[in-house]
Amino acid sequence: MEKNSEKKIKIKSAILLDTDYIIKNDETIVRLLLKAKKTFYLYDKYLPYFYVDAPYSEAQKILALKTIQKGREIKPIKIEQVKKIVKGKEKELLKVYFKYPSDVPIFRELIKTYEKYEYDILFGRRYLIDKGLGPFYKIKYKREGRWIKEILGFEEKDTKLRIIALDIETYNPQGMPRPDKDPILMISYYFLDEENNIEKGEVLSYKKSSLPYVKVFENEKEIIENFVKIIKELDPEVLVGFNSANFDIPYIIERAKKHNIKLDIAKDGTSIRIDKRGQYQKILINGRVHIDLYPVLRFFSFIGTYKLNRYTLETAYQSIVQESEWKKEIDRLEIYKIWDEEKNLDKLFEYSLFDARATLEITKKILPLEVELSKVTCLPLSDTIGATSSQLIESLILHHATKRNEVVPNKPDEQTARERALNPIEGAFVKTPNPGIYEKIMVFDFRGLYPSIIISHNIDPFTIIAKEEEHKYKEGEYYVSPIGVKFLKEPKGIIPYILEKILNARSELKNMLKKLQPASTEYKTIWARQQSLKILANSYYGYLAFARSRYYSRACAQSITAWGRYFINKTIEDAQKNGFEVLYADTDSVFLLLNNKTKQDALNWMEKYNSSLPGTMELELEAYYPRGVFVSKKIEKKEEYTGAKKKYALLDENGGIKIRGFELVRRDWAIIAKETQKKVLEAILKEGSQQKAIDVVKETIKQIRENKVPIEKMIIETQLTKNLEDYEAKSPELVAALKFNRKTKGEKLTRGSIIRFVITKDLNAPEDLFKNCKRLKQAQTKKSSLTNISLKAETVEYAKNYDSEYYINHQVIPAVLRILKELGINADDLKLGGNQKGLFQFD
DNA sequence: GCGAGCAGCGTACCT
DNA sequence: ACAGGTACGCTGCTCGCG
Repeated sequence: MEKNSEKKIKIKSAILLDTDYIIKNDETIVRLLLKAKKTFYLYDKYLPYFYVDAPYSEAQKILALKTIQKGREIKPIKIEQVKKIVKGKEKELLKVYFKYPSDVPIFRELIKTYEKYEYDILFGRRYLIDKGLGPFYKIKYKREGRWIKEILGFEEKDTKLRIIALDIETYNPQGMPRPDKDPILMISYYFLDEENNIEKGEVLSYKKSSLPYVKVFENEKEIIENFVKIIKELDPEVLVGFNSANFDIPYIIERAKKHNIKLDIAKDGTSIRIDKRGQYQKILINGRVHIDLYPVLRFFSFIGTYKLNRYTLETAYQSIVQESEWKKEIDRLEIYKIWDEEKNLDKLFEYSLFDARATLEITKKILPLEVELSKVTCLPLSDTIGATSSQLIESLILHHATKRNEVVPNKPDEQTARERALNPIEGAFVKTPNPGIYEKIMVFDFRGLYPSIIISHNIDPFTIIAKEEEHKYKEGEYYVSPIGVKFLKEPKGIIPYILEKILNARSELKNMLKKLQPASTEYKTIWARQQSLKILANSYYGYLAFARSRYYSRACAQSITAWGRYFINKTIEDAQKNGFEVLYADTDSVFLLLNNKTKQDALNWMEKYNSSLPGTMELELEAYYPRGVFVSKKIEKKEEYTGAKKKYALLDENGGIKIRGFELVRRDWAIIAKETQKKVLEAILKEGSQQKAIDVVKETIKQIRENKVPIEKMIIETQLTKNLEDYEAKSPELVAALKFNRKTKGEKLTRGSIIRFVITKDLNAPEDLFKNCKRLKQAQTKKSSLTNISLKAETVEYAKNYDSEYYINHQVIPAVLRILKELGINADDLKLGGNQKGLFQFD
């Protein structure tokens, strides 16, 4: 920590990394973690408060309220009257101040008759918001004592963070390592300090190796002690691991406790804390940011930034770092044997270091996005990691609301949230396509349909004109949504206000990108920033319709989707009026068939049509596709067919195929079925050859029947979204998971696991397999068990064979028939010799 | 007693 | 714990038939 220097007043600039508070001499002091050349703390006195919607005459009464908690009297220290905007209207509120942040939630309970606001804003963030500060903002401070004096604006310079990636290996004779008994065998790390051009990795262990990067110590105690030493020396701002919040860090904590080692790797010498609230456990290390890549990747996958089929270090590394290289010669369950037998020890060291390096490589890719999200939302980096979309949005709104002198609405109570969730809002329109094979398809879409609807119509919970106030406004002063909700044109609501800022900033950034070299650091930073703005813009509609949102508004959400449906239908009609055949439409896109018209005709129509649209709304060309296929689906309860929505394949001008919805893009179908479906699509779209498609399928069926297809291609992947006891149905994945958990010595499958299983020939499910599944319907007749597919499911680890007939009749044939049916082919044509069909010709 | 049909569960996809 | 719209496999129940 910087020492006091009372005489000199220095001015420096620094970057704000995190914030919290301490209590010193009976005062609450905000503590800011900053990084200039070094990382250090600054302090500022600040008082916690919240608002009460009560007249000033009540101030004395409130001031006199008190309660005793742990022998301490909790009461306000002062009250001010302030003018704020509450739900769109100006109002006088009481601002009630306290000595300690922890007083706020306690005192809040004492006020029952009046509405209270902003009582649940974390104190560190409260400070940042009120000072108009965000992480990575430049702060000029005079070091008069240690107190902050002045805060400047946004720091545009790229901030280099020192990152350490960690991975541990543990002794595991029982399969799962037991932290109370099984020692850590090695701690691997990979460290990056871009500013000083350092990137290095080491393995700390206590068995000999000739490998240069293995540092050999006497025992486990020494490696943990040296691990602590290394962290202190390298002094990283970021500690990262894969599943480290649940495994590596808690394990190190346990083992350190055992050896009486002080794990003081925090910047201020405090110990590591584990926050168990929320879905994912969080690791808190004062002064450093811990990142567990696992939940981070889940989040990015959820919002669509990176799509992963599985969440393992290996798949993440391969798909995010885009390296196919992977050292995977170690079976995790065998680690203790390798350690004991000392045969392939070097391989184990190598494997462990590689894991640390892979973790670092993934971090290099995703950290810029987290950093930019943090800058953009003004949420400290440590809180941005693992934040949900709603938390990101809320942070941004809080900052802007405070600047606009608005008080933010409260979160709903449990009951309200439940009611909202039970009452969904009508969504988008999807047109049923006619199944078939088509040529010359033009696809247009609205970029950011919902954001542009929100901005163009000033949609906000507090621009809505209440029924009883309608007489106050003239026509032309408001927009009327298709469901009849009226939105004032002025003043601008906070939601459209922020959204417009986001979109403007993003288009500026995109212009900047055009002038930059894609390989440059600046490009990557700007790209990450525009990407984080995109993530935010796309989340606003969801936030308005989110049951636990502070700004939930049924009327707004319903109006947005109603306008969405209105505009897409208007587009369809206008295209038809202009002589185009509309094949398909989903939410914000339309698929036109050119037939006798040209591409230029379609572009001309688009331009003309765009001039009729309000505000920033604009239809854009997505792409032209020479050929495409749409398929049919069975109408419920009937032996009839209709076009299937959200399932199509389009051949682009470069020979690439864009596939949506087909089994091919789903992880819960066997690779053999997906592979064959892909070949069929290619034969039909690229070559126009029906015969080739049939031949491919027949050959595949033959191979499966002869057991020539490797079992790896029979794997079906799916996620367990519930605890195993909570399932109400006996699905294949449940059976496979239950069987696996009985047999394995390693990590059990639980909620959230992605399970990989095979349908085998063997019907060997123990009688009491389901004994813990209390919600399951137990009636299980002997007869049905003979045809029961689920009971034959086994995870990859224990599957010894596969049921050829199942894979032929339930996987390959349904997948390919989906497409071939459009050509008049049925299952028998594929299974039997069938009648020879000629080449499918296109004109 | 049996098989077809159907409802409900469950998952993953599309925008 | 940001939304709704959609397809579809599997289980197990119901019901009609004989």
